[in-house]
Amino acid sequence: MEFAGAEPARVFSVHELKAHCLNCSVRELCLPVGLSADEMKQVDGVVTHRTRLKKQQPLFRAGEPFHALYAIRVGSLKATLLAGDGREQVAGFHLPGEILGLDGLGTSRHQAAAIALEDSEVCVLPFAKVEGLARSLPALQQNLYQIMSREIGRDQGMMLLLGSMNAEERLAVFLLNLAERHLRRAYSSTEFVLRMTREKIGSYLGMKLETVSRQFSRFQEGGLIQVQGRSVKLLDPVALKRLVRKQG
Amino acid sequence: MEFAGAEPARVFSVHELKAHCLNCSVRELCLPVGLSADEMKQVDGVVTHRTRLKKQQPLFRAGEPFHALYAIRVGSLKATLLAGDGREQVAGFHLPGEILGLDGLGTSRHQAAAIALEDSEVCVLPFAKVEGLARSLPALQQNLYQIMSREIGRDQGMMLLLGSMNAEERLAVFLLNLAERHLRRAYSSTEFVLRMTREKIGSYLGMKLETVSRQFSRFQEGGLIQVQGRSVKLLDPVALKRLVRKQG
DNA sequence: CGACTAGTTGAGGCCAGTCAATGTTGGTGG
DNA sequence: CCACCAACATTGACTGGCCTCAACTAGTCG
Repeated sequence: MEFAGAEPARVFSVHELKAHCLNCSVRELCLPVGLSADEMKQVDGVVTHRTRLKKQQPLFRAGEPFHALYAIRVGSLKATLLAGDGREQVAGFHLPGEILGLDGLGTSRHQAAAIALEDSEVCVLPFAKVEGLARSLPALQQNLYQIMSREIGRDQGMMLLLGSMNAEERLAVFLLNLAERHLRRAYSSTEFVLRMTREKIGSYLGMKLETVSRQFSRFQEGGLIQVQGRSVKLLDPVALKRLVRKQG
Repeated sequence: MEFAGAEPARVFSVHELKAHCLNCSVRELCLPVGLSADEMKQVDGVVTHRTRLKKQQPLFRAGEPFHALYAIRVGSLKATLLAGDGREQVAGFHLPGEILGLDGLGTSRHQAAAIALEDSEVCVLPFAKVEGLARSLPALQQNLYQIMSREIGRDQGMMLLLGSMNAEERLAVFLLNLAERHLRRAYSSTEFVLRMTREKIGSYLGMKLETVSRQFSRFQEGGLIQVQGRSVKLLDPVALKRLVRKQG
């Protein structure tokens, strides 16, 4: 356990944070499809509170009862699965505007844990409320379906990566994927700081940390990227894409 | 393309098949949670028609527009993803009572293709109708969420397998998973016939067909299973489970 | 400053991939 | 019904990519 002695996350009321969906900077990411201002206001009412997490602090743990979805406002989190023998594998890294907790719905317990990679802020959406509102707001309903379906698509993409790509391709996909997601958040898509260690990247991509490190070095030698610890600059994204296309 | 010259699947009206959800043998699998007889009748109305597929025939292909979910009544299908270079990877094998097509919802196009492994029969549930009915039937709504969430859980389990297990463990998981699913269908859980080739198993598990074959042989030598082509008998499921637990 | 965590790089081994030969099965047409 | 063919499966020998183990460096925090 990385954060065994964690105190419970401090909770802020909505008013305290003065943050609402209407003026949230990531609103079109977490609920992308057409909601009117009035509908947005109703969705706002579903957000009972927000939570601040310190680096390494868990939002929820595997096995805990599911009762809410979580939208990331600020920061980033990793989702980790527990393997049979107790070791953990990273199932995903999540950026602002992304929704966490979907995996718990089916079994009513979270399968994965969610842990903050840096100090973060998360909106809590009690699922009972979301469900209720969705029944009267078809647009929200569709958003929900889409979010879940996209998660399925994303996971299947990972299965493809883990099942048929070599180390070089995996890291290229990882970097390009991060770049794309940064782009949609109006961050720089060519220059960014990794929020996770080589080990976590490896865990996510199904390889060892040494292999990740070597691959970074190789990309740098080839002039594809520039790495300095966790700072990455993509020098030739097109070439990276070619690496992936060649052999899928 | 495995079935390039496929004619379109022949379509039967509901009356023609005399099959209804109420007396369907797999009903409690595809819609597990409490629906009353009356509600079931309404769900029945959503099933506009059923489709028969010959072995190798596609139910839908990757890239096709999404407009329906599919419930398998009889037979089995595989879901396949197309990699960058055109090769395909199996994303899943599906048995009677399981729902297909969820991946298409998010992008409104199917990401995976679904192809019959044997002659099969499938219920077609136009999503617009499902969606409409779900709005007035909370139980159906919850079923939908659960089905999608379970698919996410399943995919994450695959990520774990592909990311951190060796060949031996992968095949053991595969066999145990099949056994469990057969059990819930009141089939024999210790003796069954594989509906797919070694190559497809390998594609699904992220290994080559030779490795699958060798692993089968090794399990047999060890007295864990008995294999004869596609007929498999689990002689020592407990030992198989131990193989998986040891190293996750 | 020392202890610790994170990252890089090298040497060597092993598991699964590759290539190849051979055996088996199942479907088709005579 | 059988012969034939193609697809599927098994097994062996060899190879190679990633893992393992290990040494070393850099940065961080008390």
